[in-house]
Amino acid sequence: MDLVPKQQQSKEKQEEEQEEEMMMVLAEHGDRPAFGHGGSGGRRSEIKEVDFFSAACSAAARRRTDGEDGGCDNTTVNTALDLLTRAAVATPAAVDGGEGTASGRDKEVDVAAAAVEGELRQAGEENRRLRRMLEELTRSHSALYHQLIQAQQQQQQASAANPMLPAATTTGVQFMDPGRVSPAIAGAAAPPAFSADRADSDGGSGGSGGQADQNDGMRTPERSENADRAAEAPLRRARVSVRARSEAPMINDGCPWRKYGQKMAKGNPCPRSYYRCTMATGCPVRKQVQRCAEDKAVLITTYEGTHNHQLPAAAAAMAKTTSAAAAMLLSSPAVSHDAGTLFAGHHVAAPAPLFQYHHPYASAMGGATLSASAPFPTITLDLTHSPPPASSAAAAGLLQHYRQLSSVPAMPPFPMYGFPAAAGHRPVAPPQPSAATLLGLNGRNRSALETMTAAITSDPNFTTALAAALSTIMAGGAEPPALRSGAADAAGDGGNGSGGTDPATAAAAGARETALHALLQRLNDSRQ
DNA sequence: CGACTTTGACCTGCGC
DNA sequence: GCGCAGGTCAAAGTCG
Repeated sequence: MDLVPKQQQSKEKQEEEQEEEMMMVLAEHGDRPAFGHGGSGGRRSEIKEVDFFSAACSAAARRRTDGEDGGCDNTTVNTALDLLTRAAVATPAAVDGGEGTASGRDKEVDVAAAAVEGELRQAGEENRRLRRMLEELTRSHSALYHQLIQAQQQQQQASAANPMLPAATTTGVQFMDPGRVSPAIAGAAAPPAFSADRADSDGGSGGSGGQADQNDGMRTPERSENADRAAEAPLRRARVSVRARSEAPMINDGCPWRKYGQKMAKGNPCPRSYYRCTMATGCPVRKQVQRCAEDKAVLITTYEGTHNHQLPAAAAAMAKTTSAAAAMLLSSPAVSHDAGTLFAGHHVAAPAPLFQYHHPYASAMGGATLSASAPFPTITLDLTHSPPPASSAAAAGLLQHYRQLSSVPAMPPFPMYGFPAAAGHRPVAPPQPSAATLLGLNGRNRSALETMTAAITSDPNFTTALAAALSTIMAGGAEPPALRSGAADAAGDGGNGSGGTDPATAAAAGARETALHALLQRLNDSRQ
């Protein structure tokens, strides 16, 4: 066992403290019924919501607390990415609960401690592998991110030169706004109608009103806008649907919503409610909430559009998840015919081939499906399944997805390589860790993947948090290397670009780390 | 009284 | 062209 310098140990302690702070921040957001509901005493506070984020955090916190109180220190060993180093430090005494072994302790305890030590060593190795994977991932993301920025700059220049092109504004907007992804990224063939929500969210900037308004003098400007949007809708409007098991009438995603309608949908005895984001005037984001007809315990929340304002940390994570998913859908027509033919068996609209390609990953994050039948392409994140053991057929099927994935040539397996890619703008082949390398699809790693899959998908709260964290890494992180060994960095390293010390950014970084730490912990939990 | 929800009417797209 | 269904609007109602 290697000895770990004290510096590193204190750094790890710092890390843990910062994680706790981050959880408190997230829980604080989550504990409110909804953002901004406290104020003047409207009835908003009556809305009961499932709080993905606080639940995820509290679960993680609970695990941490258990580890401390219950004297089961081996759990704390696994909660950080520095698993290896922690494992290396762990002594049998520490494993026994940190109380120090009593002088008369049984040999059984020693045996058990040795066994745990062995497991820790194994976990350390796995952690090292995971870390390598994540480093590769973040490296690739960084490269891709820069390409995207370049493309956006090109687009901005182009739109400055030619006002007819949709503007690629970046003010106050999430990074991966599907409605704002420049056509260069989202697909060179994307028609101007691609900016469906853009006109609304930008306060109707530009000449969107000109064409349709003159059709009908009776229409109010708002109606005109709606009509315009409706006309454009079938072309390009992605939706992200989240299925979660909940008794509460609504999930808390960190945003304030105002209900603007309710409708009975055909084939479902439960009404569908329509909400609009009220955090900023003119925010185009809407969501629909409905209970599943088959299982009324399942709450289906469908998001549409992208926020045109800053979001609280908790909301940002969810928003980026949905935004990234939507971006996947919206950017996918750029996939070349070659890529499309890979999935010739799937008769789906243009977005589908790429998404089919991504599907296994989405599945790993809780189960995702794509609906291409609706006028709007919709991605569904299903968090309701409590998956059978990893050895089951379902898990095998999931793994089969991965294996097929790994056999597809010239198509890197990570969504981050694919979704912003466009014809002619496809990123240079990523720094080529093979699919098998990235996914660890051989030998013991494969079983690790199975375990990980089961662990990830067994907890909706965790799944959401992880999905949000990964999506943030993939789609939104202004600071690509989301996983850094020092949490002090995450707290604010005066980072480059858009606000490294921004609390929301720091909180998001914390959420990412927390989720990934939880992943590692779960990985180990499930191995025991 | 202001903020929010409810609910019927209206608009639009789509299939027959 | 007609009817249906989804989505949205806005007046009325409700609540603190």
